[in-house]
Amino acid sequence: MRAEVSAIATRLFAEQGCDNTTVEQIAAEAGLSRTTFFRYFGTKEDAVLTCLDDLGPGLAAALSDRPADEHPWTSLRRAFDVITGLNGDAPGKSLAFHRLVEENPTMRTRHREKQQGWEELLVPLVAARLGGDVPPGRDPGPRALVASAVACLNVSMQTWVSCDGAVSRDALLDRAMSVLTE
Amino acid sequence: MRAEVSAIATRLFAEQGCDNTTVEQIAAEAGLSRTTFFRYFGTKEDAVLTCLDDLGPGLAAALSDRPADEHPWTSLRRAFDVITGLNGDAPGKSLAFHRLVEENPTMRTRHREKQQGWEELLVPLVAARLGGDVPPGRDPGPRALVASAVACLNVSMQTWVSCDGAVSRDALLDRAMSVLTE
DNA sequence: CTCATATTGATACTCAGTCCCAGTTCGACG
DNA sequence: CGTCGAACTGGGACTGAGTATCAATATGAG
Repeated sequence: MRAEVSAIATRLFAEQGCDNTTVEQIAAEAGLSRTTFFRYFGTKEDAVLTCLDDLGPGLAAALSDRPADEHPWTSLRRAFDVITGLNGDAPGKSLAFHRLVEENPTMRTRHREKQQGWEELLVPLVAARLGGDVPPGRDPGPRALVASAVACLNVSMQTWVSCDGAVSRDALLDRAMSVLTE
Repeated sequence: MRAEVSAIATRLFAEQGCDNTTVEQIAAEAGLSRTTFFRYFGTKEDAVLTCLDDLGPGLAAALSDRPADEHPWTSLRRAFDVITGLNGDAPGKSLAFHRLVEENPTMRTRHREKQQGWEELLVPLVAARLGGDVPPGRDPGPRALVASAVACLNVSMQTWVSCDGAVSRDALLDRAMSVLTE
């Protein structure tokens, strides 16, 4: 149901652009009222970004599964396999999605806000590994690690889109994240 | 003139919160019409964020001044001295500003958008240093460096706000940026 | 069958941001 | 001194997102 509306919204956004698509239009095509639409999705963009909802916990789980003595940066890189592997069989789908997200300012903004939620989940895990002689919330370290990793992820996806998927997501993310540790 | 409106907007935002302040209200206090306000500032939040307008070129200049053989990460850290040193004599002013920015989602969003502009200026400079065997736009490396550095900067400022300025901006940024290279 | 609850939709509202048009100021030029 | 034009300003209307209220309808338990 949510998925159906999401699919319609994604199609319309791709066809006409996000800004030229009104909530009214999405609701009409999905056979529900504007009011009901906003009951399901907080904003217009959320309809498209719903597919990311489970990713935060997924990332946290993947990070927890990494060996505790691994360098956090490496663990984060491996946790991101969850993302680089999405639609591995049909990368065109992910490509279209990220094109949609990266090309529209509002969409990118909402996307980054969702990622803020990921950070909240990942930061405590990283903080636990770094060993906390500094009280949490006063040490920017863990959050800096996570935020930078997410930044690298976004840069990778951005590059992936702009080269039309010619280079693999994994290769781009490897490059992005390794340049920081050299 | 712009500065005057900006000061009024900043005061109102701080007093009542950004969301509870309308453009109408700012315009009224500043003695101009709603229409004219939007002629000066693209959005409500821009009125407050105008003070960042010169920072992009400032950062680029600071980065250019660093020795070419210095590690880009170090150069970026040093370029950020331009920012950590703002209002060095009256840090309370910067503290209030960042509190305003970090505590409101919309404001934070606009702030990050402005920083995107910085990135566009800094990425070419970093790319030039890294030596470009890979055609620009296909190598996520330079942008990953810059985006991560900016992420570290933001995390530092966020921490600075949440600890009420108890630790210096420079110390926090040093810590944030060094944790990536260990 | 009935009552309670949840879902829906219609309507109205606020506010941001855009657009167009008319009035004003002000300096250049005759 | 008068006038023309450009730049700035304000008024007002418009679109569209997001919120709140309320009535109508469906659903499910007893």
